[in-house]
Amino acid sequence: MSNIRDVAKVAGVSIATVSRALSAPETVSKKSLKKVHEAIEQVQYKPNMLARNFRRHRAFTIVVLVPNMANTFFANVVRGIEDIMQQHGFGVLLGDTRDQRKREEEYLKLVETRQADGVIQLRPYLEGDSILPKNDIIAVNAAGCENTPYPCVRIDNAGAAKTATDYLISLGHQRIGVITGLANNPHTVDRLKGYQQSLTAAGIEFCEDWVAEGEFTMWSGLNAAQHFVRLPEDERPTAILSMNDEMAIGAIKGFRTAGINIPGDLSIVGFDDIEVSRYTEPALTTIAQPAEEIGKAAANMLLKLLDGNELRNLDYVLPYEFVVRSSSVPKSN
Amino acid sequence: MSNIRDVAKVAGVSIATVSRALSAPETVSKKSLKKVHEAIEQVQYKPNMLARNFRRHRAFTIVVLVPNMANTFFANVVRGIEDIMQQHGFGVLLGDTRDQRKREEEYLKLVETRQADGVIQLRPYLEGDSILPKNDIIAVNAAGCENTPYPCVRIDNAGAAKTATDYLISLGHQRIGVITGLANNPHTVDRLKGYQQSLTAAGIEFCEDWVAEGEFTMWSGLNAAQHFVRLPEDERPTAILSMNDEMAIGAIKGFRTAGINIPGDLSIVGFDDIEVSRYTEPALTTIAQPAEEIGKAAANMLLKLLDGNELRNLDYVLPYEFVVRSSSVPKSN
DNA sequence: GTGAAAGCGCTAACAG
DNA sequence: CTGTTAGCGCTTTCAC
Repeated sequence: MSNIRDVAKVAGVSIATVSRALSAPETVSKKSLKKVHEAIEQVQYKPNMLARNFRRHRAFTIVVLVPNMANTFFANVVRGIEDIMQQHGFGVLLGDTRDQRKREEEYLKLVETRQADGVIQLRPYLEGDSILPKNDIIAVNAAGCENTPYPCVRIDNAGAAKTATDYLISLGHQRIGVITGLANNPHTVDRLKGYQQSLTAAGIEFCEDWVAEGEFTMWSGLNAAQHFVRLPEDERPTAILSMNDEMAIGAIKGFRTAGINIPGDLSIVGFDDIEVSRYTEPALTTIAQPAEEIGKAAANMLLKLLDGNELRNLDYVLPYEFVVRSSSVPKSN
Repeated sequence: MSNIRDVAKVAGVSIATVSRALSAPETVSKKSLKKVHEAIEQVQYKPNMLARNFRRHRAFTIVVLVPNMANTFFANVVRGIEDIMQQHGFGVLLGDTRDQRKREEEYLKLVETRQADGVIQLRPYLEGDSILPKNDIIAVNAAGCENTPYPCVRIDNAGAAKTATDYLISLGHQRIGVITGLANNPHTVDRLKGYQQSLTAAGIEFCEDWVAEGEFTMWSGLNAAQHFVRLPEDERPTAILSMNDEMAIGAIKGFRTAGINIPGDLSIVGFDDIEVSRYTEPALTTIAQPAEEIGKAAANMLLKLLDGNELRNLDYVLPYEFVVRSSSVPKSN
């Protein structure tokens, strides 16, 4: 394995010139540049990034903390992050935390020990249960919630949930159920707020029985459906807002298994607009989050921070879109 | 930011002792060890991994090349990889190549420039269109195909496709269609082989019209369905093998839109067993690949290679499972 | 069991 | 525009 010294020797220049030829070619004469490139070719030189990064005190790597990479929405956010980072010469270390705090801490150590320059967190901030923000750690939150105490890019979760609920009400539904994530999850909190605002605005009284707690998985959506199935038919919601598409998909399965027709007997609206939601039967009405854009914006924010710049906006809110498909219909009779 | 020298000074020992206390504690006296740990605490020392890795000529990082992270199957393989790597103190750099050769090359440079020690490739090997194997690059292929010229962990794709087709034949189906990936994709080739073996064994003549080319996306599955819909009804397959679940899901949508009832009019079998396949309507009969296990096995192989060990088995074949659900039924009348 | 010292391969003043 | 030189923070001989 050849090094910068070998190149310098063959090219007949100093190692400084070789170094400059690579990282600041404009400061080197055409002639030297040519010699250096020929020498590089000849000795098959590949710069040792381990050495370069060490010397520069930068890893040119970030780590992304994601609760579950198998979740399509998260995967798409990560793709956006990676795309931007790649363009800027940064690597992205994957930190699939599987919702375990210990793993989050483990991955954060990469930043503390300089293996990574910064971190993008995909888990929403929760007071008392967050490893971020932290001193000396440059971080941004992606797809998070209101009132995140460090730079954050997100959508208006409450507003989106209100939009979806308003729509169901406009369809004539009065008994509107909701499938949430875990009760203390900030996404649950924000979206529940929007749901309740909508109910209040329409003069509908909130009912505990209309809330089924899930955990953002298909499986938990199916369980949530069973909760509603158990209610007497005249108290059962005629429409349901699910706080993500996975749970909506699970719920549809659960309702159908119980002989409840979707959307004939019950309308359902999801959240996220993952790809498969266009293909389910019925196709899912849902809130479309711009997953990749969220990732890209978060990456750009982090890059600015890493360059030592101040951020103009610490809470960057991207627009969502409400997509009507066939899982929601006017209340029958 | 404190360094090893600060620790040594406070502890009253040499920097060599501090270094040893951290990487080979058994060679240091209890007394020194205690002093060192107290000093570390006092000056808040975090070892600089950039320096350590540079000095050790190892990045303790690998890169994983994945065609598309938004594909649930790939995501699960990556999760398996990451889990093992994490346990062994290695980071995993994400290389979502989006099926672009240029991006593959870009990411491979990380290995050549020592930012990563090795690579796991999730795209199957294709002669004449592969950046691997490559001299001086330690690599293993995960979820690949037969005859991969470097270490590989996979399932028996041909066997699995044959199993699925045999099953459809046993259900009385004679006209059996297949939705493939791109024609030159090795997975397409291997699985098509199994499909044809099954047909031959049953004395059914292969028919060109029964093959629709997709590209492993839901969208392309939907298009493939339209190809079959265009065939005269008495020549149309009564059962279809889709080379992955995504295309099967797209195809179901396509058939249903055309008024074809699944599984009443047409049985369909998928491949991979991604999570959502349990929740579709009808639930998908499919070949279950042990995605995480494949990832873990590939990671363990790479780790062995990185430690300079020889591999006992260069083609590690894991078992698949055939999962019967409701998308496949006996041929009607 | 411990310390002194020599670098790993590169970058970045600094002087010319 | 170019070369000399002093390290970055750590590991690892080699003596003692």
